[in-house]
Amino acid sequence: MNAPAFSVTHLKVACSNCNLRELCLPLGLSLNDIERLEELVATRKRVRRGESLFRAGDKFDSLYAVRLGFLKSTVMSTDGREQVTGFHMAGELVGMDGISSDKHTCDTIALEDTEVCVIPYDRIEEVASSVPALRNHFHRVMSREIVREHGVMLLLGSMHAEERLAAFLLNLSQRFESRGYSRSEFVLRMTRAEIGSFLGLKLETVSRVLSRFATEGLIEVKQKHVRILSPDGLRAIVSGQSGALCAD
Amino acid sequence: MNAPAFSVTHLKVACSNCNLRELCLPLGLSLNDIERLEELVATRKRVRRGESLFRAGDKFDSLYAVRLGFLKSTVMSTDGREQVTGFHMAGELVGMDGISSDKHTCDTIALEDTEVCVIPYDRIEEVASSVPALRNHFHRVMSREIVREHGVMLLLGSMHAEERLAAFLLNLSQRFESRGYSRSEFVLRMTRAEIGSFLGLKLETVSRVLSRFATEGLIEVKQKHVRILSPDGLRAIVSGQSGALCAD
DNA sequence: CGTTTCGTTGAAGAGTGTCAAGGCCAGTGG
DNA sequence: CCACTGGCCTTGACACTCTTCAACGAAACG
Repeated sequence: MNAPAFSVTHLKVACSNCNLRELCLPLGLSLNDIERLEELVATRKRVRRGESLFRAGDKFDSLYAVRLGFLKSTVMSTDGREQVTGFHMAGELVGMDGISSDKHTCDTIALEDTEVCVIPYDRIEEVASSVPALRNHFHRVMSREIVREHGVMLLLGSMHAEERLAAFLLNLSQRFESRGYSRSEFVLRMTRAEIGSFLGLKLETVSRVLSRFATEGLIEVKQKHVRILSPDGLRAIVSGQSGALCAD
Repeated sequence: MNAPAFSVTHLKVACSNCNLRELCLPLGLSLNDIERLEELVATRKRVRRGESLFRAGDKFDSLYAVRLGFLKSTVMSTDGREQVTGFHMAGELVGMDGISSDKHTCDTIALEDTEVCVIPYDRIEEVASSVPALRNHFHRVMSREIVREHGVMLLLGSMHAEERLAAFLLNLSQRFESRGYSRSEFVLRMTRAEIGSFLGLKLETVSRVLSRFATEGLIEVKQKHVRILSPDGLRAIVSGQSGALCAD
């Protein structure tokens, strides 16, 4: 009923040596707890660029920890409007939308070739009952997702196009940095249309604003390649200091 | 170290008889489980209109189940922009934002005199280890919040003012109905500015759109009092069938 | 009963969306 | 290797939605 021994062994090594440890695990877990955590991970799964990890309506039975790659999640309204709700990178946990109704409510699609750890949800429930540190960590991860979405709501509800883009670039920058990549130079794995969908803008607006940032010397853009020249400039924009008509 | 006995007794009765049972509890809990649940609730707390249940930065130690009343949650950016992230009514659980960092990240404020059950988080953690049904229910509630926020992102990211308002009214209508109130006639507890903040619109726009709905015979509005005359009309608007330039 | 908060409405303007044309780039097949 | 193709991106001109500013009216509150 459990995964075959070779698999568990294989993954034990992989999990406690995984360089995503700090992102995906609770800091301060005991070795013992980490062993319990490793029991969670049943298998790995590869998702090639363009393919889906899961789709809205699919039965929910696992969460997924991104090992490498890049994904987007999208929700669709009944009348066909699509909204990107997030982009996911290594160390992040996806699929939590499915817990509420045993069905996934969004599509999650790889934007580049991706590998995830499959974590069957019933095992999480089991381990949650016996390992307080893991249970607590899991709750924090879900809560963090709620807080993240509050931030997106703030962005969508109260920011202008330039502010949204600046916030978006800074967010990506910070996430790349915390994964050991450059914070000033990176490749956008998503299209302008996907950025626009996430930020509540049209792709033309995204393109225009990026061009404007470039002419103002804040960034360099060449297709999907971005270099941030003035993070402070971007931060100023996020804070509404741009043209500054806002003496509110 | 526990709440005084009289309090527990008092609440035991109150909790299993609470008419919010179906909203706030997992259906199909055993009587035994319900007793365990009742141990969770330490106290009640009243929050008068205009006062806060908690504020961003406050230490997190409890979740709150709304017994009666109406609240809003708001997040604030560093530069002072405010965004309403949700409105909460009887039977809903608030405060989950605080789990991730042991601090609340939003303000939650009563829009009318409100009473909540205070649920210390460390007790939730305790009970979560021993009562699978409650643990699972708790996970579902958090997941449902994530899904709800996806819906708000869809609204903020891809809908026009009329569509947002129509969706908002239908959502309220449905929530009132599931609490036994009229689905067609209710009082808005929040101001136009608060609706606007939630929907990413200015208060004038909210006012104008409501007036337009009224002249079109979809609703009646008189200040905070709203009567829905044509839910189907509103649904058509949400689906983008309004003027219908969208042959996309 | 005055004061304050909240709501409505109008006119003008800013910010994005829409539509359209063209450029860049990677992959494909000749 | 080159031309072709299709997807993605950029840019311009124009339309439209929503915001801004302003004035006024209505309700709530001490």
